[in-house]
Formats: sequence, structure tokens, C-alpha cells
Amino acid sequence: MHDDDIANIMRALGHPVRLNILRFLASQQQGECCCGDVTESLPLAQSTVSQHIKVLLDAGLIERKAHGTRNRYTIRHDRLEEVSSAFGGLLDGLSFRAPQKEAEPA
Amino acid sequence: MHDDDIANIMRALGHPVRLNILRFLASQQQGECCCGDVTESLPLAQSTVSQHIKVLLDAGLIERKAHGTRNRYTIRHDRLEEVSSAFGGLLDGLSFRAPQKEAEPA
DNA sequence: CGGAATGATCGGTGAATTGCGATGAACATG
DNA sequence: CATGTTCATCGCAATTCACCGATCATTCCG
Repeated sequence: MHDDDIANIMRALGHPVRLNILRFLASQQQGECCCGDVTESLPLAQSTVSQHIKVLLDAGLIERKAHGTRNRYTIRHDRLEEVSSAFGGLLDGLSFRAPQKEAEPA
Repeated sequence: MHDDDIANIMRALGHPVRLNILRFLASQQQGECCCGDVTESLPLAQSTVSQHIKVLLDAGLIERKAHGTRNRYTIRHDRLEEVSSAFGGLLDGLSFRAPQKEAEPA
């Protein structure tokens, strides 16, 4: 994963409403979870929620499955794994300046 | 850590230049690392770099120490730990909708 | 004290984000 | 086919972001 991808995903995660939506989806996982449900759980207009959902979609964090007249959204756990490891890698890279040598000064 | 804090930090991490700056700081850790050094490593104006540094500062990800006429910047590893665990917690919360029951169906 | 260097901050510009209501496409149902 | 539901998308306004050059405060040095 490149910096741009990571940055993209971080930006997608960088809004409290979006975190809320993700959490809501996670909590509803097994059942229905359409845009309307999400909208009801938030003090925002439907169009705004749809917008936020689109950001999450574009970042690849959620998935849309058409289901009759509704759209069912689910979290992409596979992607979450990737994000997790990319983030871990990022933090690793930042920690104590990844030494070039294979052993630390004994 | 609240959603707003997490979102804030994610937003701070949500720009490739800022990731670059962090990495650069990490790589220079032991020595000097002032704004000028960072600026030289990027195709951006000094004021822009300073701006990005401010974002990282505000997010608490780096630290400024005055050092004569220069400012020395360092990564706040303590904070990075916090971020790491907060992020882990977030992902945990999103994974497989944290079951209410203490045991899974055996 | 008079430069020179460093770098934060200010003002400005254009692009992107966030929010909204309104519209329109897709689908189910009578 | 007409109607109702769901929701993505389209303007639109307000705010924030990213970037820049210019300026100003601080500090060092002669």
C-alpha cells in the first residue's frame, strides 16, 4: 500500500460521522443495513449520510449490495485487515527509526 | 480517546506529505531535524511545510524543542503508542460486531 | 548594535469538504 | 401502468484545506 492509499483511507476515517457509520454498520452486521437505517441513527440529512457513505465506499472500507429497492451496506473486513497491517507498518517505520543493522548495540 | 480525537489524528495522518514528514523525522531522529531539513526533502515552500508541521503538532504527533535559532522536531512515540492502541480498539470494535455473549456458539 | 539565518505566522487564492433540499432513477406493488 | 419507497446525485452555500509569497520575531555572530 502506497502513501497515497494510506492517506486516503486515513482521511476517510478522519471524520467522526464516518466512524459512527462504520460502527453502526458493524453493530448491524447480520441484518439489514440500508442508508435509511444509518440516516435514522444520525442527526443528518439523508443526502449527507449518502455522501459520507460514498467516501467510505471510495476508500474501499465498505461494500454496497443492491437488494431490491434498498441498498445493503457491509463492512469490508478484508480491507480492514489490510488497513490494519498497513497502519502497523507505518507505525513500525516511525518507531525508533528502524535500524539498518540487524542487531542493536549489545 | 473519543471519536473526535481519533478523527482528528486520522485527519492529520490523512495527507501524504504529512506521512513523509513523519517518516523523515523518524529517519533523522538522533540528529538535527529542523524545518529547513524537512523543507529541503520536499518539493514545497517553507511556509507550506511549516503549516503541515503545525497540523502534526496540533495532533500531538510531534514535538517542538527550541534549539538556538532552529527548532528541533521529534516524533512523540508515547503518543504514537496511544494512537496505535486507539486504532486497534477501533478496528476491534468494527470487527465481526463484538458479540454480546461471552462465548461463541460452540 | 547591525546583519544574517531560521522559521512561524499572515493574507490571499483556488480547490475540496461538509452540510442541505430538490430531483430523478430504479424497483416493488397494487 | 400509476404510485410509493429508497437512495444516489445534483446544484448551492459555507467552511476548511493546501499552497504560496511576504513579513516579522527570534537568535546568533561579528
